[in-house]
Amino acid sequence: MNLFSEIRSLVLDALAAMQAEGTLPEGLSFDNVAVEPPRDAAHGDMATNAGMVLAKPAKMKPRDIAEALAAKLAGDDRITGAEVAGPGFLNLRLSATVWQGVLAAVLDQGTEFGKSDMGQNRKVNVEYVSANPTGPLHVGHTRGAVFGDALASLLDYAGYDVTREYYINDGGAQVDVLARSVYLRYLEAHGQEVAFVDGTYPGDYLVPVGQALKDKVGDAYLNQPEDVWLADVREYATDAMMDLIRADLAQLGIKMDKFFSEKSLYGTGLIEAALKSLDDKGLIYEGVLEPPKGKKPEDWEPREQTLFKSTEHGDDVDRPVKKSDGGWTYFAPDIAYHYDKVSRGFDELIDVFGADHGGYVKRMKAAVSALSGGTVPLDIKLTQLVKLWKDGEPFKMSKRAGTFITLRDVVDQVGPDVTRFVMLTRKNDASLDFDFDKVLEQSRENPVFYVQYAHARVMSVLRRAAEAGIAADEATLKSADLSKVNHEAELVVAKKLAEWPRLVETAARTNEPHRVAFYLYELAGDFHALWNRGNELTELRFIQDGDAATSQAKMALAQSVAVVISAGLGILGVNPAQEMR
RNA sequence: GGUCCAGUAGCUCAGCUGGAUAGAGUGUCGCCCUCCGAAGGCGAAGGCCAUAGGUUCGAAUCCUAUCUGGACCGCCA
Repeated sequence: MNLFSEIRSLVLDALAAMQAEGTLPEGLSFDNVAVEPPRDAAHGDMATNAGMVLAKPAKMKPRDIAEALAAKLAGDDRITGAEVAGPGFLNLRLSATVWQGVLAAVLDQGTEFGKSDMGQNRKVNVEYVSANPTGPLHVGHTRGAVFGDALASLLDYAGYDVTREYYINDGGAQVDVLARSVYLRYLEAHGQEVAFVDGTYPGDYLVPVGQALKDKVGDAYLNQPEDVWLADVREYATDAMMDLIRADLAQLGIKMDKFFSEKSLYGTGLIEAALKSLDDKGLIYEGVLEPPKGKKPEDWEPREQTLFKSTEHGDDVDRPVKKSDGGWTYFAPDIAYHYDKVSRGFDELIDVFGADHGGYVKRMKAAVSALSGGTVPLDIKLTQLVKLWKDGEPFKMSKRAGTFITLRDVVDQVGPDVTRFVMLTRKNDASLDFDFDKVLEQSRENPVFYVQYAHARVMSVLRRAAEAGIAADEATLKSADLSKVNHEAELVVAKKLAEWPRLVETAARTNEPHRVAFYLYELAGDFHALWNRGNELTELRFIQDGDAATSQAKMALAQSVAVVISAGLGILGVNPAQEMR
């Protein structure tokens, strides 16, 4: 149930009726007619811009249209006030019954309240994390992981058919580096002294992998040339790394629907097929690229390569798909991978990348545009850097990995719920400060705490009611007499709840899950404010001694808040707190 | 040289497919808080929305240019 679209259709009906009467000319488009909450609550509950939007095409004055519309709407018993204001806004006031109806809907639908069908079950693929299988996930990956996962949940909630996917970069030279590094650990496990030169991964996390390799193959690879063991160790090591990464993701409660291996694109004709598809469109040619302007690489020299004419699809320069030695560039399997996604019938694609892949956006969009003939939109969301702070200073060292802070370093310290919520308290394209001390602070400054505290307070009220002998179970609250929830301070909260379905649609349309986090903070703020007013105005307290009916009505409001917080936290992947400790 | 992102209150940041007097937290100042629901509450001050043009009935939001900061820029993934 979305109250805003309900009122909007009420407005549209009225406009149509005005046309039928001749008050408005025929042939107007109502597409731009919006019904929104005004910024200033003094302006009423909802405002429509119909007068201003229609003034020009109707050749009428905005305020005249608004006046006529007001007269039409006044007949509806949900509308208690309709006044023209400003340049031609029509401000509407809704009856308390409407807001009480919102509470009833929340209690009736539970966390389904706010679900939308805007997705129309369209198939959308969200690719995220996709970290190289060469080590544990670090903080940067963590942000992408949380963002992508929340986005996927959000789209699911908004009615899309979502697939969560991870692209394993197991085809490139970095996997050879991994294999050699593991081989060194293998030698180490056999008691040999080894040196980690440049171009190998020195992290401790490979020690157990080397040991396990020894347990598996014994001394079979000792004193053997690389071509004997490399292929096998590659396979063994990437499997081990993916186990590690899966475990890291599991710590955050993230479960992928599909892991797609880059390696599976080689030798199977998939890359060739993808490029042929582009070639058939005349988008592949042999050529030489201009050198990059500005700072020129020292060793730059012109080379003939196989190029993709990405400029035809919005890119700035054409991109090489084959190296001068004839091997594929990294871009080639990426094209093939997205070709595969398009072939699997997705209606929309979303890639979540780290900010360092920003230079990749245009060519990837160009590729998908070319491959799908412009029918499949690709949205690429970049997550900016995370800066870690501890004791007021930048926090950079990791004991575990040696060089970077891992996902585990973070989750072990603050837990998965805090990690996830905090990572979503900034929009994805702004960098984020993660302060280990602040995220655990119990104050209004800390949104995680503040939202959790609101939920815990509701739970606490329900528990105390039960102790006081007032039934507060779900069925009782559902049948409570909601007309007793009529104080302005209480209706403010109900109005906030009414915005939830609309917020879900906005957040889903823009692919911005952080909006959910901010909304929950606002909702929690409104709830806490109501709670605090109970200090002075005892009639606003949720439990009214000796008056079960009123208590139950007020608790129904509290319960509604808890339900929407649960739904929102569910999208963010955070568990609501039953009590604070 | 180019591409992308950011620039909003002292600080950290929101700002809903363009809407009315631009919001929140924090900080500052004032008041309240021995108890009845205070891991606080109420109120005030604080803004040329980086700058200059443009589009529009209307711009923080869209377009153009400029400035500042960050990321990236053929064989690495």
